[in-house]
Amino acid sequence: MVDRRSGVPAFRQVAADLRQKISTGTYSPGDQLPSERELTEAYDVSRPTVRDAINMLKSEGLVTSEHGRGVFVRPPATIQRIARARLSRAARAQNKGAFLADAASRGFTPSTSVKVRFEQADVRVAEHLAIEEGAEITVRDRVMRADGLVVQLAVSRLPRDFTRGTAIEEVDTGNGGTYARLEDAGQVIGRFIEHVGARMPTPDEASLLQLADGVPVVTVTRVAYSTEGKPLEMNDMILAGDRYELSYEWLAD
Amino acid sequence: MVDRRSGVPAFRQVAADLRQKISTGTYSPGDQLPSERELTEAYDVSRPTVRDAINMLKSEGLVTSEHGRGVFVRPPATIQRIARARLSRAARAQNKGAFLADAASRGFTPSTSVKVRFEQADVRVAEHLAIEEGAEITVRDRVMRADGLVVQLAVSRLPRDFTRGTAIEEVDTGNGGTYARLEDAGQVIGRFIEHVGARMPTPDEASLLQLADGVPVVTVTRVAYSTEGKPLEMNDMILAGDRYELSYEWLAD
DNA sequence: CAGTGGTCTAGACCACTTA
DNA sequence: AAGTGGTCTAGACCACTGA
Repeated sequence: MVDRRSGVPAFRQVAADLRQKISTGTYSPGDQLPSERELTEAYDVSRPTVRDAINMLKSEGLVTSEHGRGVFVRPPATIQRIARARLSRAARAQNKGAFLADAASRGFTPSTSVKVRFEQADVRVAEHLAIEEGAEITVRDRVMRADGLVVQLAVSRLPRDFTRGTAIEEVDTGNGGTYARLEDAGQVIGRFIEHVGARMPTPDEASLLQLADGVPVVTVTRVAYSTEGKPLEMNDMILAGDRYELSYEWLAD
Repeated sequence: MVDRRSGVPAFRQVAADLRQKISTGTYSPGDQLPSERELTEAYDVSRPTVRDAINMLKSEGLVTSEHGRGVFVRPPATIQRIARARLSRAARAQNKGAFLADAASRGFTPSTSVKVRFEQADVRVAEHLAIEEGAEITVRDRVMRADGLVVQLAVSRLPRDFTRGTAIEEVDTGNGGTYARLEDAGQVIGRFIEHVGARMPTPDEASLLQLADGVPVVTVTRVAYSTEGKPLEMNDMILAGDRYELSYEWLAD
């Protein structure tokens, strides 16, 4: 039951009570919560009020609802740790990029689809690639799947000057991928920088990545620099926040 | 107006229309949306339906509502880029840790409060620190503020074996901080690994960090290893997803 | 078929902001 | 005082799931 005189809104009291029951294990991961009608009686509030409470828990990522079935405590997803260390030249020579090899080694059947197009650089792109705003760029749009499920979105952009006449402007970049073709063309990669952030997905991203309510995306922008410090490529990646974790390692001195 | 026969729920149609008006600039960052009553008339739906639509936009982080004032398009926060490269011994020798120096250089008045306590390692901690579950650990709980506002939460954990008799068990660890004291005690740090993820905040975190609806937190778990590869410390950090971006750099080979 | 969540309405009253 | 969002009700009907 809710305390009417406390000043705390009823739906928050209900949410707090359910949240506490979840964290103390009264409801375990995978368990079904009482139905909305049952909660209505238990707390003596109207159904919209119960739904407000459940909505709150959904946007916190604590529960998911399934139409016709019930509301369930969201079990933690199995987290893939992605170590950022295997972009070395040696590893690249062997395959078509980190993703395919990685997925295969985990027992997934990986697949990717790629679209290539050409655009003009906007402010952000121009800044990362150290080119003029409006300069022509090559854009490679990638959707990565594991067992048919979309697990990662990636958009790679390069100044067109570096890609003209190379397989980078083709859908199939060939053995070793984009980075290998850059080096074929004499652009030797010396350094990577990744910028990592998080935000809520757009509705499009949420449906593509099949994200439940209350699951953010991790955004990674990787910029590849030549040995002289010239930006060669930027790659915007989007990952499901509940399924991926990025690991970075460096030496103390 | 909404299309009643389309099968798409009315509140989604309203949300989609408002979302589109935000992304195309009909409403710019900082602009006030029409009031809920006005939207009720414009789309010919009830107020709860309008509120459902606005709630959706709030949990996407697109708008914020202010009681008594209105609903506003959320302006992008200024993003602080944190480069993970300044944990070098040289830099540490000069100050009390990266945060204080960093904030000061940006013109903020930084402050931190620390609590020290002792606990037993749970599964996750035991795994990261390569110790037995239940082993005694020293926990340093830190709240970091810039101009009085909480900007970061950090919980540092070390096997108690490494901290007994050192200033790490005191609130003030002295010049150079925890890492310097570890090295005083003969534990030389050789390597760092950071694990980065994202999730929605708990209500506690949201109020501490003053997060708006629809803003995730970035979680960083940094583990410091000795030169022999022994885990010395793990540090769980929580940052506001709309204000921070982490940058990592490494060489191609 | 019964039970579940999903959508929607037409109100009511409250709390807060601004003028 | 007027206008805003915040809370809450008591229904109704729909869509989906599973026995």
